[in-house]
Amino acid sequence: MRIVKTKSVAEQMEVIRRGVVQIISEEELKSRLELSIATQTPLRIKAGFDPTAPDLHLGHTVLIQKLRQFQELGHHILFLIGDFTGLIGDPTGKSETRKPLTVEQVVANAQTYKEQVFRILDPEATEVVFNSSWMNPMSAVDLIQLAARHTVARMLERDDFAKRYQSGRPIAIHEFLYPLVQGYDSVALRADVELGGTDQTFNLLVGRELQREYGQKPQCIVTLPLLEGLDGVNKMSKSLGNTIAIQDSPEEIFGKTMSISDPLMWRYFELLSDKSLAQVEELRAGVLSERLHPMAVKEELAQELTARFHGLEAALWAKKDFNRKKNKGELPEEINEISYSVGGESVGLATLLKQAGLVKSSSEGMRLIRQNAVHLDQQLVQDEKMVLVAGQRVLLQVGKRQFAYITLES
RNA sequence: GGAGGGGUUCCCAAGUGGCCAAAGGGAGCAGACUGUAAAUUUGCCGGCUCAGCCUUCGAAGGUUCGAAUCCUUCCCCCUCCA
Repeated sequence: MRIVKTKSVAEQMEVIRRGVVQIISEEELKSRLELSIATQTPLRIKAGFDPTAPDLHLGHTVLIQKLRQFQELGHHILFLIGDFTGLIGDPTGKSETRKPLTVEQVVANAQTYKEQVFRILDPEATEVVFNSSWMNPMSAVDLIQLAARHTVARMLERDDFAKRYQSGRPIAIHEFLYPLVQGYDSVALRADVELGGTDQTFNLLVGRELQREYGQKPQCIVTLPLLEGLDGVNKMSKSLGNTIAIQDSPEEIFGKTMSISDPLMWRYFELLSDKSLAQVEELRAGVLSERLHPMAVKEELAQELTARFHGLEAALWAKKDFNRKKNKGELPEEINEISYSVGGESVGLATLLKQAGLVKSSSEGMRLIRQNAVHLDQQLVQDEKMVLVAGQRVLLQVGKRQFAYITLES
């Protein structure tokens, strides 16, 4: 609240505007900010998160960093865990009915959220709320009354629903409830502003409608771009396995960042870096004019991102480690130690690779050996039926990046 | 309620009795090339005690020497009509 005083509406808007896709509407937001300053009341900023996937990744951080900015401006953050909506599952078209989570799971996931999210947000100024706390007490009658506030036609305006309806794919009735409940959350929380990815625009708008229906001033909406995953095509998502997770190790964050394509790197700079847009432009110009090597620029990005979650020291270390691995033959500084009890006198190498978790199946192990991808004690393995005897410690390498020391016990 | 279409290996999608572990594309993985990038190119891409064997084509039964393919029942999805 102290900080609210220090920043003018214009200054706040400048911070808020950066990197966002859309604000609905700027005018409304400005007048709210004015009121907030005048009354010394922080705005209530809502953002919702799914309770099922507590592995936060950089895609989430685009949103979370925006929350932090609001927080730094002195506003009140409502970090909503959608444990009730989680039972529905946001309609993505993949529409798999979610298995309901137990209360214990939700609590555990919430805990994991906190651990991750408070690397960015200030815990003191963040209120964590669960939508089950107002949804569970609702009766069927209440729910029907809520549902009566919206129409099917309006629901079908949602892009995803419209497409599915057009192309003849199923839409379950309960999927309609998701936007409805998310919207009602805004009513329950009396949100002034709600943040979300651009894919959430429809749901966020429903919140406005419902607030109006319930006699509240409709919330302002701030949408943020969706970050592309490592593949550079799809949005970053755990189920696609193209993420850099907050909880990834420094080496992983660094290495994964280095693996993105050059064009994608600029996108990451834009959405994730703390560098000013001018600075980013300068780097881009440098690369274009071949004054700067793209890899060196990418290393800067990788270092910044790694440092954000692990500190500068770890980032520098990860960088060193990365370059060591890059130079062929050199081993990473830290290699997993695994011990495996053979159970007999010997094991097939392919089976061992599976047991060590380096490959998914021994068939895959066989294949990789055939494809010259497996090294044993730094020697290329060419015999796919190689057998190892108990009582030794070996270094296994699969592909370029996967290493493990394995102690074979009898 | 009526009529029709459909469910194939991660995704899309061929396949209508043996040559099918199942075409093609995508994704993914590996080799070469590179900057552990992209692009390109080659190979792999159900499992296993891997020149052999075992389990897959919505589910369960059945016909057949032999079934993803034929028959029966069941489950699920879609479209149109009401």
